[in-house]
Amino acid sequence: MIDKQSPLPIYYQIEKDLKDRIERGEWQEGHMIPSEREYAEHYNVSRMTVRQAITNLVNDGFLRRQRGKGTFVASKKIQQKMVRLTSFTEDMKQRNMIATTKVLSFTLMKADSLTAALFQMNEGEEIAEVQRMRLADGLPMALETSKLNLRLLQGITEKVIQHSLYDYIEHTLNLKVGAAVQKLEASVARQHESALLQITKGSPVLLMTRETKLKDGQVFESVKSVYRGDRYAFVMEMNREG
Amino acid sequence: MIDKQSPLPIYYQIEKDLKDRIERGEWQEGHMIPSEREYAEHYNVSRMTVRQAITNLVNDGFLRRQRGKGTFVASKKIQQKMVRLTSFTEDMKQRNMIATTKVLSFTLMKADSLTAALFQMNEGEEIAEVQRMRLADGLPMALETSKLNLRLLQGITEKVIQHSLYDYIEHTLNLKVGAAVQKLEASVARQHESALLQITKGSPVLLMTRETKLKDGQVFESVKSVYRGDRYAFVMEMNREG
DNA sequence: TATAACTAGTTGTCTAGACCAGTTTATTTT
DNA sequence: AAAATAAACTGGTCTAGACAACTAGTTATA
Repeated sequence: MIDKQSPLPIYYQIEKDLKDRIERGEWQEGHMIPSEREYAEHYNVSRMTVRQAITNLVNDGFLRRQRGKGTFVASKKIQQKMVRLTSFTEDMKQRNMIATTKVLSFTLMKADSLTAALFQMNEGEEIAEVQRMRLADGLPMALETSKLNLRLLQGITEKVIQHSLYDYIEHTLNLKVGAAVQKLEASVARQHESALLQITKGSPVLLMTRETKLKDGQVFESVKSVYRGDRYAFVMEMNREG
Repeated sequence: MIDKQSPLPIYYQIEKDLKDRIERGEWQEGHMIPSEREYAEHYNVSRMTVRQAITNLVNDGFLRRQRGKGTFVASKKIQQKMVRLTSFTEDMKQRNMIATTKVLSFTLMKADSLTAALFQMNEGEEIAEVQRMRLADGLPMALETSKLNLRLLQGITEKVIQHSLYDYIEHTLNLKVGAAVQKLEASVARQHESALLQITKGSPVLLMTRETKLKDGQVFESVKSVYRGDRYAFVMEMNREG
């Protein structure tokens, strides 16, 4: 389960292992997970390393610690009370659908004035544009065009995009993803969109644009997505006086 | 500065010390703070303890780490604005538009099975249905149909609806509005909708459905709205991992 | 019987190192 | 002068312990 030779840090592997068990439902809400010592002994790693993994999950709201008692799976309600910023893959997973992505293009280009302003760079500076087709259970769901801030996301390649951009940002570049401003509106499919999404021209589509920032406020991506109106609805849970 | 005899943990004292310096402006945005080793030696504590303090501040968005370079004061903390649950009136006010509402109908009717299940009442029990036209700056913006739970909202009349439902709930009935689950999807205007919204049949519209609960979890209203796709976009700000 | 003490478990804090992986600067070599 | 190398820094990960603080159950005591 834990591979000490892996380039992935041990704490990260443990974190993933625990998260998986929670998300698979192996451990339900309120279940007490193995103690830090137990876990450390079992996998023959230091307790501090196990602690690092658990601390991250506590910060993410998956676990809850109680001194003297143990560490427990947190209640789902608390996690879902706020609108979380999720990737397409996470989003589909919640809907019990298998998400796949086809990278249609990866282009290096010069920033237009709007994008430059958003990314706080000079017009004409190099950015990356990625076009992706998002599929759920193998069916076309959305067409996504992302502009990436190469000042912040150094070393981005098509390979990285095909794996997971967010993993790369948070784990390889060690940047913290922060807030995002998202806009949803209704429209109708244009010619080339309808062809790719396999719908007829003029069918309803959901246009989503999102600007995602790092914890420090810098915008690192600007995404425009076209979702099939017949297959996708955006569900959120909100609080009054958050 | 650091008191090892204090009942307050050392990492907590360090955390406070660093935070104070940032908040007092002693260290400006982008300023590189002392390295972990430097700090540890200076206060004669372990590097891991200093790290714990810094890690917390990084998670809180005060600091930003860069491997090989150093730890820096992050740019001003972005306001962690949660998605607030807002009424149409509040919503329009944010957009600097004047919101008006025309009540088209107010009907007492029997709950169908779906609504009864949602409101946790018996099928055929009495509920209210309100149809409203929402206008912004005098132009039709949305068509809204609300079902109200009369078990919870006693004394609801057309007069109340014309004033403010939320005021009545929170101030007259003294109930606390809690979370809501909202769904957004794209569609096209049907015949009667297009007529009322003054758009052509088949124009893109944004369908919103919302179920609003009290703090105790009981659902008190179920709303279906049809927004003009050319005039309305839904904007939200979200956070990743709370 | 009630209470106090003990015990074995948990997480919380902390140490004094180690090595790895990037970045920058100084030095040496070409 | 330019390029390659080395050294000196940074944060990232990890170890193998230690003791404190707290919880829950058991045992001994008043």
